[in-house]
Amino acid sequence: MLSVQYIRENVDRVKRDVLLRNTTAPIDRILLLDEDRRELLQQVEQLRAKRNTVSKAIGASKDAAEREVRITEMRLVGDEIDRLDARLKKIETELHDKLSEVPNILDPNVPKGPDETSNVVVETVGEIPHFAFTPRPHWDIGEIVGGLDIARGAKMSGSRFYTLRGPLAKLQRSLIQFMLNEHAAAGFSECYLPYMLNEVSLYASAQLPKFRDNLYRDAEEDFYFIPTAEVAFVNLYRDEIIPPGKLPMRFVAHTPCFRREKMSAGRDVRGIKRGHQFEKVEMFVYCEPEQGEAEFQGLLARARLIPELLGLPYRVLQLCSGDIGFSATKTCDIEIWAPGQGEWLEVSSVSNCLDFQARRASIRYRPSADASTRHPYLLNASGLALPRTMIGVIENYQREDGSIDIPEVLQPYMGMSRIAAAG
RNA sequence: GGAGGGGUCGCAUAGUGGCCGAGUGCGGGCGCCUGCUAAGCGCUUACUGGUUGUUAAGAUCAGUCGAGGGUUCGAAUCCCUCCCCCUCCGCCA
Repeated sequence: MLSVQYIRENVDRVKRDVLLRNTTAPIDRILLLDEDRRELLQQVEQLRAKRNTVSKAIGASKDAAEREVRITEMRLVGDEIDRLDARLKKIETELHDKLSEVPNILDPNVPKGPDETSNVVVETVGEIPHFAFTPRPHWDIGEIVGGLDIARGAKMSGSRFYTLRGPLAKLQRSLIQFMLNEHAAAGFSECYLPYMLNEVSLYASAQLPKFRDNLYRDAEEDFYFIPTAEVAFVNLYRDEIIPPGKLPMRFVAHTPCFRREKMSAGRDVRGIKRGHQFEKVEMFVYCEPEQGEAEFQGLLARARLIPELLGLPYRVLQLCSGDIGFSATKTCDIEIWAPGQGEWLEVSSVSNCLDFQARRASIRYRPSADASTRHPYLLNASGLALPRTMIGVIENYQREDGSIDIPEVLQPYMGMSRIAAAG
């Protein structure tokens, strides 16, 4: 979230960015509440100060009558404090709620536009392959090579579930290993993370309250299934002060992700493009504000490296103001080409969230031993989402008979160079 | 699931209603002393919010002893609820 001080001092910018995001936020209400809060706070604190000094005097006093008078007097003061405090608490609760509805400010270079149609293609890399035959979508190829079993996934769990078996299951595992190894070799520290987090954690990472509809949760206990590893990474250092000399910290993890996809009902229902459960390799960076832009570029370069090494045609998009996520100040997407479906598939989002998440999660760091604390910048990037990378490999490397060539970098992991059509 | 023990400043500990404006040790910072990788001495040491101040240094007030409520003129201390950690037993991969 933004600090109320920041909003107070930059009203015009905050309001403009909210408009550019094509959304709304109760800025005027926040300013009003802030003013009320400070006024009330002063009153309460003055009364408390009075009570503190008088109470101390009561303790020191030997005159019983004198004490009685003052105790009675302070009883009234106490009642007044309770009254004001109740009002103050109500205001603070609403202020906090309203503040958590305000999205991050936008990077000034973000292209303006109301929705995804205004996203800007920054760069397209690799040749879009031409096939001597009509390329098949991955679900057809999955059927030919065997191992992509959508019907049995649906039987077990309903729509948007599937099973992978045999070489296709191994292909996913190989891709995960390959990605983790690539990022770890570049100095990203590999993590194993909880897949279920408590409610406080989801508030801290701004999934709640706004995106409750997209989350699965345990009915009996305080557990939410992570929609992305980002949630866990943000909470890794929640309520902590990171000591000097630790930043930047760069992490990578493979986790499953769980999403209800209520907003996408009826979209992308074929194949494995959009499931309720999918695997993702995620990178995450904690850094000093001054390092933010360099880390962003670093993450983008790392994310691009994967389709590059896999030999998949891809493009880099800069998201426009209307399409950027709530917490991010700017975001670049990476999309790979899926010739069977004939569309670009988002496989990564690279975002700089500035100190927005850190403030909300109360994460601070100490630049040096005698310096006061600051909020670090938090950045995240998929590296990459597995099902769509699978689609990319399957559809780009398909042959006319439905078999799939294995990209060279994956062959050591797969122990084969081709997934043959089933007999 | 059962029984017991515990959560105090970066760490370790003291603290059973006012002398706690949270002590002490270690660690950290600054300085001093000392010809020598040592030791010693002095000062200092968190966070949040408000007011004031030039967007400064600072000053000042309030709050924070796991969290939230309660009792009281006054709570680290008493009461209630919850959370987390540890030990043993049971169950289990």
